[in-house]
Amino acid sequence: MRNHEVAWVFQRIADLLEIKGAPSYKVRAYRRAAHSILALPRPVEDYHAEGRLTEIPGVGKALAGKIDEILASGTCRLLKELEEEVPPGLLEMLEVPGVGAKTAALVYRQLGITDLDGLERAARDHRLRTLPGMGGKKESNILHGIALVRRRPDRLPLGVARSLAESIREALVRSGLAERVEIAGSLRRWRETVGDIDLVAASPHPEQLVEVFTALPICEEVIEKGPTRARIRCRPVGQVDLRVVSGDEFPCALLYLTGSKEHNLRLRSLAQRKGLKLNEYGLFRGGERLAIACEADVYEALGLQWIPPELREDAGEIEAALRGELPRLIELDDIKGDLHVHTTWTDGTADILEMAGAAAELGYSYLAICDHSKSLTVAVGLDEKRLLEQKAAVERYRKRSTEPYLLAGVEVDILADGTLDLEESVLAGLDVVCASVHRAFRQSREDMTARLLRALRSPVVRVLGHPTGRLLGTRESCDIDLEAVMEAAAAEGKILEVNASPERLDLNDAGIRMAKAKGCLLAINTDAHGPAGLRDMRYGVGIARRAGVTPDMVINTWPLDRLLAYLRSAANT
DNA sequence: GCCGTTTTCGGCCCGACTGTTTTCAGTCG
Ligand SMILES: Nc1nc2c(ncn2[C@H]2C[C@H](O)[C@@H](COP(=O)(O)OP(=O)(O)OP(=O)(O)O)O2)c(=O)[nH]1
Ligand SMILES: [Mg+2]
Ligand SMILES: [Mg+2]
Ligand SMILES: [Zn+2]
Repeated sequence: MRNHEVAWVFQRIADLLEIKGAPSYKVRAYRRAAHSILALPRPVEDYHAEGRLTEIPGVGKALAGKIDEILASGTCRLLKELEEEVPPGLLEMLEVPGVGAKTAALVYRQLGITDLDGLERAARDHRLRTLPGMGGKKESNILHGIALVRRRPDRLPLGVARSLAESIREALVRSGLAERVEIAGSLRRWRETVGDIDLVAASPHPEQLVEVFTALPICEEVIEKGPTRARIRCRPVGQVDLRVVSGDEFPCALLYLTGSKEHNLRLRSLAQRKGLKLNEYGLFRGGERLAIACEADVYEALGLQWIPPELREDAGEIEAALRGELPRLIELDDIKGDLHVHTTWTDGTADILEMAGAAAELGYSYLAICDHSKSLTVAVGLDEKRLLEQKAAVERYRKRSTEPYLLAGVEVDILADGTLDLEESVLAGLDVVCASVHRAFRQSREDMTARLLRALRSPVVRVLGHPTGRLLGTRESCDIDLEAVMEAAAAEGKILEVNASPERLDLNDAGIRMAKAKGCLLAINTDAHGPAGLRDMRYGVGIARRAGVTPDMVINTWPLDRLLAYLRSAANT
């Protein structure tokens, strides 16, 4: 799959063209094509082979030719020419907040500066302020910006961003100045990482609310502040945008700030074509403001079904909504149980009884106890004897209490050679066996793929736990031929886990999309190590929704009898 | 450079904030 490669070339061409001063529509054409290619459900090579490149939105004859060139040679002539003309070092300057294509071009043409270091020296030496439209403030802002870029402020993981966003939301609500405050942006779209936190508020006193916002104790720096919008940097991490509008304007402001940018663009051009104007204040025909009470009213006026935020990426959802063919996405309420939790038998913080109680509070009808196996010594994993004891304990609980139904399971380690950490004869007696990799992550693609395939071939294994092994921001995904693993899983009726723990989110949205295309079944599990962890389910559901997952594909939306029947029958084949 | 349920040519989303400027360009959301 070379979609990233092709998109990267187009993105780079767009940036270089922009610095060169090419017409903005041309620049946008390359950006649009790059986005479309990233959003493709299949490899761009397939479209190429089928002669269907121009079916990709934003790809016409010229860009199809360039894709052909890139696939053949890894690059294209236009890119090479641009790199001769425009020093590629200028591109790193675009990372600096407040520095765009015009500034990069200016410092290059007038001062001969070709990279970030050169820009920094020029700012230090006060040479920037000699340029037209530049002054002392911009000079120091650029120095500040360069220092920030050098610190490499990463995108925040979803879980960290959620709790930060909630706490700021609470503070704004407590001020009493806001009628409503909602989380928008990529966080509302449940992206696994977010560049910033976007909040939108309805208030009769926008300026006062902005004051409260910028005076929050968590605020380290006010980046920008106006009458309706402010942006702050938080300690220790994170940037937060707040947009304030009136109550009437709120639905359109929420729609605007939820994005994505590309989705907004599509909505606004649809509106245009209908003789309407859509902005963050409302939907207008001529000077007249149409009555809009909620987001759905806007979509309806544009001839669309309401589109769930998780799908708003301009990745085909507009076309589906036009045809009225949006999927009925899975919801938290569809989840009937959790099939992967730990207890004090290994490294959990709560015993079986407490976890069952917590599951009951969530209204679950089943819960699978899946503790670690013996080779995971840091977690005091269970050996065969202890596992049998735990199974007996689970069965004792089941006699006493009917809801939730407890499944006796295990999260058995997949050893380096793909064999399992526990005797198959013992595993065979369990209700559900989840197999996961916890060590030897750095194997070659070949070895790792063979390892997972071997584990999946074991008749006792039902679920592949956190399939790629990635930890958000900490550990890269293992090198795996996921397609091969998924094909095997689909063929043998094995289930792929969507691990909902916010540090994992594994499979992620792209992985789930692939699994869906291969026809795999999924289980969305929290991997909870205590009662609070069970609430992470929402993260997994959010990621699954981004991939367009419907309830039937997820086995823990099934009623207990169907689930047990499936686990038993599959185990016997 | 792409594209069309008004168009195969003439459009291409729309607005806030900052710094620099006496009226707006650049950048960003
Ligand atoms: N109409 C329009 N809306 C935009 C544009 N840029 C951004 N927005 C809207 C949609 C975005 O989701 C929203 C918030 O902007 P952000 O830069 O924070 O992006 P977003 O939250 O989607 O992703 P992030 O994870 O923060 O990088 O503002 C634009 O150029 N036009
Ligand atoms: Mg954002
Ligand atoms: Mg933002
Ligand atoms: Zn695990």
